[in-house]
Amino acid sequence: MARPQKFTTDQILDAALTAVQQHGPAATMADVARAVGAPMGSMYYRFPSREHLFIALWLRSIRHFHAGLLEALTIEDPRTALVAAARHIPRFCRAHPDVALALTLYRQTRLVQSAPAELVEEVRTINEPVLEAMARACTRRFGRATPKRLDLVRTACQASPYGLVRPYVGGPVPLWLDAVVTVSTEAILALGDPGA
Amino acid sequence: MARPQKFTTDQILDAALTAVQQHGPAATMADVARAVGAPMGSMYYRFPSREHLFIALWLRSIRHFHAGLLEALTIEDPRTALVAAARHIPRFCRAHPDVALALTLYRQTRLVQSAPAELVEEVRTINEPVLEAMARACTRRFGRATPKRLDLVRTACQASPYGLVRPYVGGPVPLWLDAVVTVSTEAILALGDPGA
DNA sequence: GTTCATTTAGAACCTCGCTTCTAGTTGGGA
DNA sequence: TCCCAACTAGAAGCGAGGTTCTAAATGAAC
Repeated sequence: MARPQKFTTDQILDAALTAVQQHGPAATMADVARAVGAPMGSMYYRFPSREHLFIALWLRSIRHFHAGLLEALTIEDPRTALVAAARHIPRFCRAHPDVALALTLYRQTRLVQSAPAELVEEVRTINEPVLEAMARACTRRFGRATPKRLDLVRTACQASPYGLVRPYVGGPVPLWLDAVVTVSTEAILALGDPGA
Repeated sequence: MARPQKFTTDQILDAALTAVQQHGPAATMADVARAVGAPMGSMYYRFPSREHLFIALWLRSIRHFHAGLLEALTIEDPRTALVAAARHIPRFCRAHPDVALALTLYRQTRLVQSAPAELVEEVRTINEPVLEAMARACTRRFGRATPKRLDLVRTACQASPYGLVRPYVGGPVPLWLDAVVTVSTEAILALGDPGA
């Protein structure tokens, strides 16, 4: 009945990725339209505003990024799992520099307050699968997941590795960084051991 | 001969700091003018453009931040010095959350390419004192400062600690983070030891 | 007291980019 | 073949914010 769409939503988001790579976080709707080869107005049939489009890109990038993180956390041995999760971060940024750059478009804490109403819920809960998987690994590793230990695990496996690759995000991520991430994560996790 | 200025340049930059705290990196010239209590036009007698003003704020914030870093690096014992430099980062962010937030306004690598001509030189060389101090500490610690080891020292004493506090920048920085920074920095530095 | 460069002061202007509007196109169903 | 909803297409509108303009005020030097 309806005319088929010339561009899929994913194609538009891919174009947004390109636009961000070329023009940084200030990429315009016109940049996205040019990258996908469609006119400005067409964008607004899929996304009610620029903000919707770029938040959608951010959410898709987060989910892409989380996939490997969640897979690493399914590893049985909790030490191996947590270090694998940490190492996934530089590897992902190396393999998908454009997606990694899109991750820096927003920060969840700010976005929860400023996002359009219909996206707030998704923004608010985007991290939950990973947090739950980390909590499970934390329990297996330390016997019990106190709030303090959970903070430590998140710091060891997310904040630290991400902080280490951040200077390189968007460009080539050196290989020696993986060893740095590993020893840092292990050292931080050791702080949670009962005897520490 | 001339009428004395009602607002010092530092007062304007302080106001810009406030504006960034309140409105984020998209703070406008009007926000700054309101914060200092001056009209829009007056801003342009000190700074030829918005970009000049905000880059000046960034540069001043970096220098403020570097002061403590350089002081830590004067410590004789290189191990102590490097860890002290690392620990300075969360402490600074805790003591000066607004300045820390201003540090996130730009990244040097991008800025070197996009800054107005008359600021490029200062942007390009802003890190040199710290880099030199780190190179000296690196030499004292490892006997010789190979490029690889220098990268490692920068990663251990800058990238890692900064990455660890980044999620908290702008708000309260938890005290337990200092211990995390310490063990992470020590673990990364250990990778540079001859036997490692 | 007069002079005058400098700064304040705020309104006007102008550019840029998001958004909306109107027209034209497409292609499946009746 | 005709219809019509969904989409493409690009131009026009509109607002926000950076920048500029003009006038007035200030206070040190003479």
